[in-house]
Amino acid sequence: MENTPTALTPTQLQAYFAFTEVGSLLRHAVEKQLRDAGGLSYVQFQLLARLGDAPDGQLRMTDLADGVVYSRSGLTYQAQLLEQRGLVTRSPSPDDERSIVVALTSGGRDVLATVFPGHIDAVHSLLFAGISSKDVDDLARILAQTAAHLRAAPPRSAAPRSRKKA
Amino acid sequence: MENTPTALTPTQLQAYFAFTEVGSLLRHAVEKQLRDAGGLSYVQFQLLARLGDAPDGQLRMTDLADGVVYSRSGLTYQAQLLEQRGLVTRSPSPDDERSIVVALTSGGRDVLATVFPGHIDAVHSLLFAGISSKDVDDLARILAQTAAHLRAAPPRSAAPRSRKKA
DNA sequence: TATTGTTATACTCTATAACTATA
DNA sequence: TATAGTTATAGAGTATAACAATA
Repeated sequence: MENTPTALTPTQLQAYFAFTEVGSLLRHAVEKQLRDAGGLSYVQFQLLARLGDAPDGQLRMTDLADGVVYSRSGLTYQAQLLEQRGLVTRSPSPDDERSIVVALTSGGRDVLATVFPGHIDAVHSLLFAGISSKDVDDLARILAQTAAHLRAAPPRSAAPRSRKKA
Repeated sequence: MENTPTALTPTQLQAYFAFTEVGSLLRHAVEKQLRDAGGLSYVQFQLLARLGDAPDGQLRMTDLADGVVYSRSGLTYQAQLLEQRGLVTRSPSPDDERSIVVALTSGGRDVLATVFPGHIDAVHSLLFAGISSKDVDDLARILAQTAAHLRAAPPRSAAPRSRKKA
């Protein structure tokens, strides 16, 4: 603790402020687009998108939650909403009877498809329209590195719920 | 609308995902630190920090809200909480009797001072510890540019509440 | 005993609309 | 009429803890 710096450089401050400002505006705009286009909250979109990327369009609850939601009950709540709208199904896993498998329905895929173009447009116009492709490269590289760093070194006292029993 | 791209390049996708991942983890960690260290929500911290930066430690409600909160009532709510804790005062403006001036109290400055070191540490360790100082420079430059772009071109249909009557 | 998921509950936060008062 | 701010209210979301069932 003694050797962590107690100040940020002016450049770091600038980067931090710009990061939060861009993040806030982007998040707000994207949430509006998702709500208007598909009646989805950001979290719901993330869950559907995650299922869309999964091999068979399905994941266990626990795996689905990972990184999107920070409490089990929060996922149950959102999964219920998605199920009520017919965008996903929940069924017991044959492998492990404790588990629930969440699967994207065709209706879920439809909503995802409806929402995607506007989502992409928003991200493009807000995040990328103002910078060169070289800058996009740099941004991708730097942020990917930062993300990797974060995954490797979880915030102290974060009490990871169940980390690979390592 | 016809000339907006309907897809992002792989690099753009990578940058976008990394951006949201870093933003989410950073936000979550910072919120926890602020809550633990000073009992502040992120919004409350932003409001206090904004007042701390203001010339006399005071701002009108409307100016204070700008960029932090997206509804007037949301600010009233938060300002009430801060006032109840004695961190700010609210008093009618002498200039314009419609306005309320929000001022940071010494107690408010204390809380800010209490919370700041841990906040800086968190930002440093999460956002900057993993990348070179050259990368910090690039990040600052690129994101500042993006932020400027966003301010200049507000998202269509954003219905800016009252924009400089231009 | 550890893990998966749900439920009950309480709380925080946000937004909309109606309202008051001043410019 | 437009602006500054408040209030009432309703809704969405989240977290904690207690719980049941399976491994």
